[in-house]
Amino acid sequence: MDIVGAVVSVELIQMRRKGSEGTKVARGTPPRGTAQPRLRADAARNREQVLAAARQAFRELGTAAPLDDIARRAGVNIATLYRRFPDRDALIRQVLVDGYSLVLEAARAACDKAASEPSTAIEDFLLSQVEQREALVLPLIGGPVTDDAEVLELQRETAVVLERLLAATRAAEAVRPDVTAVDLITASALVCRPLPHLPPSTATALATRHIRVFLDGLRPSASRPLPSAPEHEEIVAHLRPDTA
Amino acid sequence: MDIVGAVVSVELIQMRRKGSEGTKVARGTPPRGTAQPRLRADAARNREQVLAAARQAFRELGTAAPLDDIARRAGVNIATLYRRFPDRDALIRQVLVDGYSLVLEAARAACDKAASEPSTAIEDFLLSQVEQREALVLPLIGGPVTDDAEVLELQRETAVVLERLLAATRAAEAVRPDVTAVDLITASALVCRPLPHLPPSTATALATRHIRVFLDGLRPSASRPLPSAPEHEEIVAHLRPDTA
Amino acid sequence: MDIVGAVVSVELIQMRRKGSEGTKVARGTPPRGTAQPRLRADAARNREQVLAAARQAFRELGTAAPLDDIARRAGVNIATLYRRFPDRDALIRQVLVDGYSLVLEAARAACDKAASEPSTAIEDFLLSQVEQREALVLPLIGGPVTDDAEVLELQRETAVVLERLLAATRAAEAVRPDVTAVDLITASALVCRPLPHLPPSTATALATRHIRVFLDGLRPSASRPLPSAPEHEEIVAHLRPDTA
Amino acid sequence: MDIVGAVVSVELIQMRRKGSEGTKVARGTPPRGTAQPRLRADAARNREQVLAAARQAFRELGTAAPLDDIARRAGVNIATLYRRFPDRDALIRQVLVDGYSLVLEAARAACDKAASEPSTAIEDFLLSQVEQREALVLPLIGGPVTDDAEVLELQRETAVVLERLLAATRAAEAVRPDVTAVDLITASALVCRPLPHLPPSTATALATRHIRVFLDGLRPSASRPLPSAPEHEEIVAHLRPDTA
DNA sequence: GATGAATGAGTTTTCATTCAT
DNA sequence: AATGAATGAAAACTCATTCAT
Repeated sequence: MDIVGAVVSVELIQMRRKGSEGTKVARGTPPRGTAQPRLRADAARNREQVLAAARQAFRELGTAAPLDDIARRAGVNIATLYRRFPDRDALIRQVLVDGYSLVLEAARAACDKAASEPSTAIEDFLLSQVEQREALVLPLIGGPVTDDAEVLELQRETAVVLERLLAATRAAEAVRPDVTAVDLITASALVCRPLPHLPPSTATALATRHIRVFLDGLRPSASRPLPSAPEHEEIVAHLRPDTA
Repeated sequence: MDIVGAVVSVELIQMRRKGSEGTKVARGTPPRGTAQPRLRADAARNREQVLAAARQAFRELGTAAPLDDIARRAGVNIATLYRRFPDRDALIRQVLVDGYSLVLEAARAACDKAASEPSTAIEDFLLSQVEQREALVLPLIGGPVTDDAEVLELQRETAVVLERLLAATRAAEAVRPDVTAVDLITASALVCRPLPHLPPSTATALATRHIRVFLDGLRPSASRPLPSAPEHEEIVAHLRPDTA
Repeated sequence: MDIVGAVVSVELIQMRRKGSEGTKVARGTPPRGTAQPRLRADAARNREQVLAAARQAFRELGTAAPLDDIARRAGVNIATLYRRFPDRDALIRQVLVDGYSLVLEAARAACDKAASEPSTAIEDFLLSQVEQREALVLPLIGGPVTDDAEVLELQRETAVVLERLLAATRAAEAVRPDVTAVDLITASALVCRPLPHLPPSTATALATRHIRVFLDGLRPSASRPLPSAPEHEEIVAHLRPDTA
Repeated sequence: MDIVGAVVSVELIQMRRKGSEGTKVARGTPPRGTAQPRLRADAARNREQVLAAARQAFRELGTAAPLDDIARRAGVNIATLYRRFPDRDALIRQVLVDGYSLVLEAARAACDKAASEPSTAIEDFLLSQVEQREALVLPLIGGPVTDDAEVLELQRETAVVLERLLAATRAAEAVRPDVTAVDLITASALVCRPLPHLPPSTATALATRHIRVFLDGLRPSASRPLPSAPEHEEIVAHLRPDTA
């Protein structure tokens, strides 16, 4: 998925979160979660460019990437970046929210399909993660923030949806029974990490092969029992700054 | 420092962190690739502390981590760090060399066992990678160096050893035939990445479960054919600065 | 805005803050020294709010206070501030003119009373200064401008009026003879300075007690001779930028 | 008092606070309150130069004075300033502590003399404040910090000492009975404020005359009753940030 | 060999000012 | 007339690096 595509899909999700289910894509839709005076068209465009640039820079350089580098990539002045995101944390937080929103979106889509086609629901989910890995920037290196309320809520909701997906798949005996939602999230997180110094296509090819093997390992026939799984809540409990 | 030496010194640290005082190694092993006057005992200790601190900081903050932060973690003065590593690149390079040395070491150990116990050789290798994930720091974010001759040689040699391992395993029909050394290296790289904000034990538990499923997916019974594999040389060709 | 106009507008604000809705003044008095088209009602209101906010900010933060902070306090957009005051100096200048106008106003009122009640004229003047200390902002910290012609004229006129007041009071033997107009201005200047971190009422209480003691010291009976007084002209001579 | 003099007297006080009562002046005495590795001689010199420059700049420009301006005045690099004072607040705080230390020092000296010469004790105190007004920078404009524990303690101790001084003076009937320690502190605070745009000698002359009149107002013969006094504790209670 | 200190060169952040709506 | 937005320039702050002890 190219950057533009990523941006669009993020906007889509955000529209849905506000309940405006309808009309495909509308440029200039106000992108904030909290109700705010609608951004002017040019400002909204700048904001998305900054986020796209931030995603790219964070992948390449970590979350310590110079902000003026990000502004330069976005083609805006550094002060414009600051106008939208009062500090680095706010920017990181929004990138995280967007990323987790995409994950939730994919989980929901896969879950919806699970009823009719349980055998491919998980595959759909994980491969979609690989596809949009550039936009995820999920487990950000050095990200000082993940205790954002919105992020935590997205994570929780994602886990719920994935458990539902797993339930349907298990019922169809299309997945080994000892795999949990946390395992699927872990797989997403690992596979979306940048593999620096590789061109995107190669990195994606490697990630795809990895997920393919992992998917084969998920089939019931493969079942060699797994070690015990950490509960999702145990993990979420740690999702706050400075815990590692 | 020769390769073995590097590995040993990393292991030493690991052992020390766990309280098991090592005995088998001569203190003061010359630490550079080029022959150098043996370091004084305290100097050698400082050097290892700096490397350990650097590994930790790089994992948490990326390779742009402030050098004086690293010095502080190591409990030494910044000037002492500079005495050992003339610049950031030298430090990154040594961390990489140490990390890749550990990978090669593990590959060799597993390969040696492959003759007698082909069914567990791959498992041994991948699980050992999970175990030492904290020390690997393999695909460093923002690392400007990977074209270090020593690193490239280690990577090449590792690929050779792993192919040998795979050959033995394939011969025993203990692995699907379409998996390559590159897939094993990819799995190592993905699984060793830090999952920030999680305590190490939880992160390792998640990584272990992931690798377990992956291992199950590696078994011949699982085989659903994989997409085509990038050649190892194609990958190595990109392992130089600024290729993205 | 002429001098009377300036004074009036400040008084208006003061009155409004106290809830006593003034009646005696025409809205929309032209606000600049040079004749200008009468401001629209809302524009005039904005202008006064900016000046009030500037007084407050200058007292708290000095004259280097951020202009957008002032705009925020005034509840207007920064660009609106700029429409009225082309630069920081213009704003400072107006605050000074307003402040010195109030001083002159008070001096004139006290002087008028001096003929009939010489014993309380000085007291009236100094206590009125304490009362309106929040509006004076007289000796602005870091103010780059005091060589404004209007300000200098106000200062000169004030000195003249106060000397006249002193003459009447001296004639009635109601003040020690060695006190000059400069001493009264100094007392005003000192006592109007903010005492940061104190609530206004406490600060005013302290200032009032101080002036009360000072007033007692002004009585002829107290007279222990003072050191020589700097001439007013000597002081005015320094009232220009960058003299320290 | 010139800057060098001010520096010396500050050092004196600080030595005393640590109990090392003795030997007049020792350059290079470690200047920090909390026990710290003694500063190297050149570093200590730099530190005092920074503080002297800060006092000057704060008087001229308020506490928002550019830090690199202060560094320039002190003849050190901005990073050297930051090495000693991690942020603007730390610098302001130290200037305050130094200032209040000087006040306490003067209060103590005057109090010591009060037993033998009660008639001049208050005069000694207030005139010493005028003399060292350049070093006091007492009620800093826009100073965001005054809730520093050390500052509060100094203020409290000063009030105690001044009450003792007043008790002795009252016993000798050398002061009106309704004046309190708070009034003396207020007088110090008012009189030390910079009068910008005036050369120091003129400003000091004006301040001296003001204090002379005030002193005359303090004599028992002058007594016209004062309005009620705020308690010192009431004032100290407000000495924290953002209270005005 | 190790360290405290200093500094030049960034990077981050804020602010004054202008422009387009 | 008022405002949201953008920006260049400045100030705050950090960091890599060197020097003297």
